[in-house]
Amino acid sequence: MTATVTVDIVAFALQGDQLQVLLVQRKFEPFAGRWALPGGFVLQDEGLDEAAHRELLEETGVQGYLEQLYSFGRPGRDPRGQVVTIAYLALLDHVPTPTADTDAADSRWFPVKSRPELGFDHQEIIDYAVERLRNKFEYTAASFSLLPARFMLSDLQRAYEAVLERPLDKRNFRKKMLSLDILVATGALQQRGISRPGELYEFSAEKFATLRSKGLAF
Amino acid sequence: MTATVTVDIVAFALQGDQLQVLLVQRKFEPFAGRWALPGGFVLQDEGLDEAAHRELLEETGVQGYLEQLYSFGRPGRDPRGQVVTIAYLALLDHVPTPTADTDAADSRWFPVKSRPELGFDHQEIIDYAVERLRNKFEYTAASFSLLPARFMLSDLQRAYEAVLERPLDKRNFRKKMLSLDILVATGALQQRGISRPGELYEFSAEKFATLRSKGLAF
DNA sequence: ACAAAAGTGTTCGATATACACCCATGT
DNA sequence: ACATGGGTGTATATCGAACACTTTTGT
Repeated sequence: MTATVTVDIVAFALQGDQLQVLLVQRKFEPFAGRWALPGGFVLQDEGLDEAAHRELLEETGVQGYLEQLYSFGRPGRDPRGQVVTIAYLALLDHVPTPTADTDAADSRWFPVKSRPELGFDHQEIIDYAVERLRNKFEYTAASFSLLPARFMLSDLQRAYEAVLERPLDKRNFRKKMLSLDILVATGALQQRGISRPGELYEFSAEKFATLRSKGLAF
Repeated sequence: MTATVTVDIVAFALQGDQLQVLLVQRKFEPFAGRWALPGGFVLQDEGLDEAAHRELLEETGVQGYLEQLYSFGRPGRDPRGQVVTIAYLALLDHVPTPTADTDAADSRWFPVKSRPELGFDHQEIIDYAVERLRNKFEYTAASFSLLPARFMLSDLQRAYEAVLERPLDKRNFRKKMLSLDILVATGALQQRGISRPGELYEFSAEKFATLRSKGLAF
């Protein structure tokens, strides 16, 4: 009748054209040596979101966008007994170097598409997180948390393409993004390799709040 | 480090033009005498969905559509200590008479719009459930679980209007529903009061599965 | 001159919205 | 005949999809 409650974090970040997920290699049983999601026990007098923030901070040293995903409690999912985990989705605007963790042998970012076999039911949790992220990208303006403060429109498009795993038409994409009226041109240019420099944009927090109130942004 | 885990059920059903929610009056402390969501502890070796189904069955005597909503674990949300609750959304196709429950003084259906003050953080949970239900109605074909097997198009429209709390245009509504291609006309007619009888429709399970695979139905 | 990525408009089909009258039945 | 709710079509606006060439820069 009393179960243990953990939080597990599915942290995503973009590296080049690939969506990456943060995994830790377990030092102890169960699943010692196996890769798994970062996470841990919810402490006494700690809220769920609070625990998730703490775990994310412990593993990466950074804060990021966090949202609760789903709770998993199938009997037998943890060999130690009845453990219910509250899974969280985290979005980071860069790929931080993972922090050394006392009960992890190692921790690394893996491309979502080529991740190792995981312990517990963590494959299922990541699949669920990827699906949620795709939905957020399809229906809302969720991309911002995965990008730095200033970015080119082509970066934004690459973010969408990495998440949706499908090419997008450049002209339609730009038209749509600009029509949402949440981007502001900074006037600054950035050059990437040997080609024409592109304009840097920022997200407008105010415009964004308007969208959010209409349910079109996270 | 070990918390207690409960499930709470937000069970909705339609009565006339009103969306109703099932509440129980608590017999014991905390919040004795107050209305609250039906729910209870997750048992040893019981999955979360399983616990939710059991609780729903215990309170209503019926099964229904169930989906996990969100987990709530704010410290202090339950005076007895660290209690994390996994909230579930239940949709029933009629308003069953609540089952007598040993630790409830009473249980009743209330219109969502005029419900009593609730114990714990259950107001918040219901608000969340209503929002989720609206989203499901806006973006998917979720209405079916709230209706009997056969219904008139006007019943379907009433269901949407009750949930969305906004009038819909009859012609556009019918056109859209029929174009989704998940309704089959039975040929049978039904009369409601003194007026022209209307045709009864059913949902097509096969067509429905197609929609579902495209993410357009639950 | 060429390679590489940035930038730019128009057409077409599909979908959502607005809107008003006739029909079948019971009293 | 009238009250009640069932049933029907068209015109317009909006949104997403398809599609190709020019510009700026570095080598």
